[in-house]
Formats: sequence, C-alpha cells, structure tokens
Amino acid sequence: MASKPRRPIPDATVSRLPIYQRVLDQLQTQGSTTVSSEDLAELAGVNAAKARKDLSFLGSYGIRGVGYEVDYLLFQIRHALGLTQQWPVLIVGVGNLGRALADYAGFTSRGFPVVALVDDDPAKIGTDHVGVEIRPLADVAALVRDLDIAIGVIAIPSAGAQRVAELLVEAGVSSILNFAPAVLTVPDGVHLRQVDLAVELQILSFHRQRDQRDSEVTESGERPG
Amino acid sequence: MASKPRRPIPDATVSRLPIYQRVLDQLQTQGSTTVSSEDLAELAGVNAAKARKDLSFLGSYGIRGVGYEVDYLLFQIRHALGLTQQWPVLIVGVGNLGRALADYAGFTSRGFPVVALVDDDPAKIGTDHVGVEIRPLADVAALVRDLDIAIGVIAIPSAGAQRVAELLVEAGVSSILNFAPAVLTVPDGVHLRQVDLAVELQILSFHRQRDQRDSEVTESGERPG
DNA sequence: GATGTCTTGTGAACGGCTGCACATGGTTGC
DNA sequence: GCAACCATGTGCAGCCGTTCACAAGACATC
Repeated sequence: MASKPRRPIPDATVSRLPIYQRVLDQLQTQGSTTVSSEDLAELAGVNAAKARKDLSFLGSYGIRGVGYEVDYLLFQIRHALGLTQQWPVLIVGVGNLGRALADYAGFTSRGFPVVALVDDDPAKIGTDHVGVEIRPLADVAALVRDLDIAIGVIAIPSAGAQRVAELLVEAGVSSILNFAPAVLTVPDGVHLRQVDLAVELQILSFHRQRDQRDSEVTESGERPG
Repeated sequence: MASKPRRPIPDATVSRLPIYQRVLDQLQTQGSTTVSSEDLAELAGVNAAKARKDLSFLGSYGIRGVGYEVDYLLFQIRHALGLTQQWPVLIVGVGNLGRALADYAGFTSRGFPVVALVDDDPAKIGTDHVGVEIRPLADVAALVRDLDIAIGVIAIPSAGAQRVAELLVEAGVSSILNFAPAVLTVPDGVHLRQVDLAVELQILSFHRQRDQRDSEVTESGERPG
C-alpha cells in the first residue's frame, strides 16, 4: 500500500487550486495538451514559483523540460479537491440571493448540484424554482437524509442564521457555506465558511480612502525633515 | 499639524475591521456603552490579543482597566475604513446575482447605495429595478461621471468580464468588485477584489473529502511502525 | 550516446501574522 | 492619598506563506 498522505496541503494552496482548475479547464477546451508553470501562473494571476510549489504538494506530476500534461494535472487537482464525485447542495432561504445561487450555473458545472431548496415563507412553499420544489424548514432533516446532502448554504438574514446552522448540523450536514453577515458557532468537525458581500466593499472603501488621503497630503505639501 | 499616518494598517487587520464594526453596531443597538477586547473578540470570533492588536493600529482608543467606548470605537473604525461618507455603487449585469446584490440591504445600510444598474440585454433596458432604471452598457461613462460612482460591481458571466472591467476603468472607476469567475487584469492604481462563489464550495469539498479519507484510513487500520 | 537546452521541484531566506505574556497606566474603594 | 485590581497596548518568539535561485532531470539534436 502506497502512503497516500504526503505532506499536508497548506490552506493557501487549497484556496488556489480551484483557480488552477478553472484555468486548466479553459486550456483543455482550447485543445492544449501541456502547459508550463509560467503560462499557468500567468493565467491564474500568480507567481510561477508559487504555482510550481502549489502543484508540488499534490505530487510530482510535471515533466522537467516540458511542463504539465493538462488532462492529468486537471484530474489530480480534481482528485485533491474531492471533485471526482458530486456533492449535492441544499440552499436555505429562497430570497434574491438564494435564487441567484440556485440558478448559478457555476455550481452544477463544478460538481455541486443544487438539489433542495428550503424556506420558511408559507407563500413560497410548494412552488418550484428551476425544477426544485421549495420545502419548509422542518423538512431539512428528511431532505438531508434522502438526498444525501453534503453541503448546506445559508442565504437568509442574520437573525435566523445561527438557528439554521444548528438545524443543519443536527440534520447531519458537516459543511456549511454562510452568506448571512453574522459570526456563527458550530461544533468541532463541522466546516464553516463565511462569505460577507459587504465586507468586500468595505475593504475596497478602505483602500480608496487611503489613496485619497495620501494624495491630499502630497498635494498640500508634506512638511520635510 | 499632527502626523496622521501612524504605522500602516496590515491587510489582515483591514479585513477584520468590518467584522468588529458589525459587532459594535449590534452592541450599540443593544445599548452597550463599553466593551472589553475579550467580549468583542468573542463576538467577532477571534482571539482577544488579536482584537487588541488590530484596534491598536487605529490608535490608542481603549481605556486600560475599562475597555473600549462603543460609540467612539465605532466612529474610529468607520473613519479608518472611509465609511464616514457614502460610496455610490454601479452594478454591471442585472441577472439573478446582480438583482440579489441590488436588493441586498446590507449594501445601502453600510454606506454603499446602489445608484446605477447597467445591462446589455435590450429587453431589460429602460425597466426599473428597486427604483433604479436599467441603462445600456454604453452609458457607463456618463453614469460614473454624473452619479460620482466610486465602485463598480461586475455581475456578468466570465466571457465579458475583462471587457467590462476595462470599460469601468476607462470611465474612471478605480475600485472594482468582480463576481465573474475569471482572473481580471487592471492597471496599477485600480483596486480589484474577487469573489468566486464556487471556489468556496470547492474548499469545503476539499476538507470534507480529506476527513473522509482520513477516517477510511483509520478504519482500515493504518499499518504501524 | 554525448551535449545543450528547457522546465520542474525544492532548499533557504525573508517578511508578515498570530498569540503569549507582561509591563503600563487608569479606576475603584477605603 | 494609597493599595488592589483590571484591561489595554506591545515586545517577542514561533509559524506560515512567498519568492529567489539553483540543482535535478527530461528531451532534442547531432
């Protein structure tokens, strides 16, 4: 038996693997059979040395003097990310965001089919969205069991987010993606990721305002010495 | 004139300031007047020492033996993030995601009013969404000028994203938030942030699959020695 | 098969972030 | 006014991630 677990893959590398995957997807579609770390890095928007180091954590899948075989590298990245299988997704909250996520083609095409929608608005329950029936919150446990849900997505306002997270965990979901702008607490062993859309704007705001102040200082003449 | 630019605020700190802001907002609403670094950190989901160090980059706004005054700290964070003013936002692409973002209350309430919507679908142009008229792509330059747009949000498929980014930059937008799953290239001085919804799922997938493999190894009996 | 060219894989140095532990300094109670 | 207490602010050590620079290895050509 070969030893599978080489050195563990760093978080920073894991977060970039999906980018490499996307780039390699494109290259494959364009008919490229091999790619150098330099070209791959350029397309992924990173440094070539970083790309090579990232890929080296997966194994030695490059050929010195040649580059990486696109098909093979793509398979290895998919394998590392666990994307050789599908991960059915449940979305809680069928508001604007929930609908946008359910419709987002990038989910299904990357192996994350949205197979269940849940909402607590009686008016929505029973109706369909992109072929998926909207079910009440109380059905979460049954849906998770019957549809083998791997990932729960929270797309509701902050107020109910913690309660929904607990509901998902009780139902057996061990991976949660939370869009509610709230800090959630989950038990050990449950993976939680947070996406806060407003935070990104605030970071942009910070940089812009800093540039602005800097230029004001420069224009008004920084006192020398 | 006092020297404004103390040591620069690290990126890691900047990315947490919005979280502290949100927590302090809540505390203020609840009527709290002061908060300790420990409580603040707990609510923000970080280490207390980290919270203190983060806040110390803004200045010495705490009181030893007491804690931080909620109102004052909130003001200082808003000031550091440049949120004492409003930053008008233009959204390109009024599909599901664009609509979700336009409707998202968290934007306006945090100082980012969505004042312009743009799409290239003739059927949508001229219609209203939440009181904002949808305009053609060609109007971007005029909108940026007339409405003093600070931030452009790209919510269209990958294919056109680079072209739209260039359009925004030409129009004078220097901060861009991109939701298209593509690597964009912008000139120096333009701030670009990337949110890829599928990447988050793929990272969850990685962790889940790793846990799964680990438990398989354990169950089948790792060979000792 | 030997030589030159090309690209990977990685050792090592560097810089930034985290978290501990403690000195600093403000507050309260007597 | 003094002593005990409390929470902030920060020096320091360790860790993680990035980048450079180069050795190792594969291919092509003669």
